[in-house]
Amino acid sequence: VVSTNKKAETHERIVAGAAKALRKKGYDGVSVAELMKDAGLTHGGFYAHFESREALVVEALERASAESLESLEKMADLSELVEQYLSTAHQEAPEAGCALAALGTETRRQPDEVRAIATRGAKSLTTLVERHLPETERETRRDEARVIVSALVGAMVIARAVDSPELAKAFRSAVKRFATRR
Amino acid sequence: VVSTNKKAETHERIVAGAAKALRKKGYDGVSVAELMKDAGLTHGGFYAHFESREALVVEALERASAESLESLEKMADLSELVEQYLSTAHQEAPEAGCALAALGTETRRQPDEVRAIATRGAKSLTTLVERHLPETERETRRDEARVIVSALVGAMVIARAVDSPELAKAFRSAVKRFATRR
DNA sequence: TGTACATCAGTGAACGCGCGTTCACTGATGTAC
DNA sequence: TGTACATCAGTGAACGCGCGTTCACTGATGTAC
Repeated sequence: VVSTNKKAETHERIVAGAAKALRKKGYDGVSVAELMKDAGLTHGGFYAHFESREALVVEALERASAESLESLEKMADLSELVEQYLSTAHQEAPEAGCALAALGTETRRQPDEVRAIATRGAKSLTTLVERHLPETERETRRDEARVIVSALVGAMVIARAVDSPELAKAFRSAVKRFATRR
Repeated sequence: VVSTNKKAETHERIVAGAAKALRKKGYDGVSVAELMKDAGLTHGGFYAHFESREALVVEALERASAESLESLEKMADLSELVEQYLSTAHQEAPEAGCALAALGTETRRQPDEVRAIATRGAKSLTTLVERHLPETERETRRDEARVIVSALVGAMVIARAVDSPELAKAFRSAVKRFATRR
């Protein structure tokens, strides 16, 4: 029996790599062989750790979602959160950023378990933003938070899709001013 | 020589099918064989019409982008445009809707030519929204349009990603109220 | 402490499959006379 | 108007490739005595 620690460490390495690769290359963008190679292993050993590729995708998305939310949880106020979310660094490093902004449009075609994680992620991000909103909003705080979350996600999706850094920045800046205007 | 019309009609059938399939299944979601079958042909004939799969993707995205913008151009005012964009019908039929909201997060990984089309699409949608904005905005009209476009795209991406129709509707409704509040 | 055995994480060849692309062909249609 | 020929859109078998998954195996490590 190999030490439990060693197996857990390998498992962790695979999941961590997959959480990054998923956001960088999409749900269909990484092969089992590639993932195992990144973890320093050969592809055959994969099934000692996961029942199937899909099982890893579920675990990796959960990891990616938690990771990116954790870093936003630390923000002291809304403008700090918005600043980080709409930063050039976030735009350029989808593999370390918001799962929704990285995988949003592909999620619709994924199995239920994956969509459930995305749903929880969207709710958590909304709650996170809502906490920073003052009571005196025209709309309810939750709905206001939904508008801000939509604008944040939309701006990042557009910023990454277009081929002009200037246009990308224009979208991010406009939304930044809007979200921190209160 | 087969009549020029017949060839053009076939070409058109392939492009139209691809424009829909692309938005429904993603850039990597449709095979040449599937596309040709949908057009009532066998896969081998594909190269009588396109230099490569990628050439078709370019043509199909151009079509998809133009199509979805055309229908938004007809809208009489901002609230009509927003209403249509954030409708349940649009959410449920990505294959006939906004290319940015359907393919946004996958576009980053596509070749330059594809990203160029997405860039033009984002600009056009912004201009379309800007036209409906009054002069008396706190920000410039263009930046205000960018915020609205971001919120529209983001809300649709989130609405389609989550597995709860109620949550989807909550995002769409919140953004609808925001975008038509002026 | 030293030896024999059991376990199982990880190896790497092999599988069936669908992919984009190529190519020799066919047969309907347009053109020339 | 009728016949012979040229064109080329479309057919379908074949290619090399990477995919997810399976499986017989190996060898390092933990356990029993």
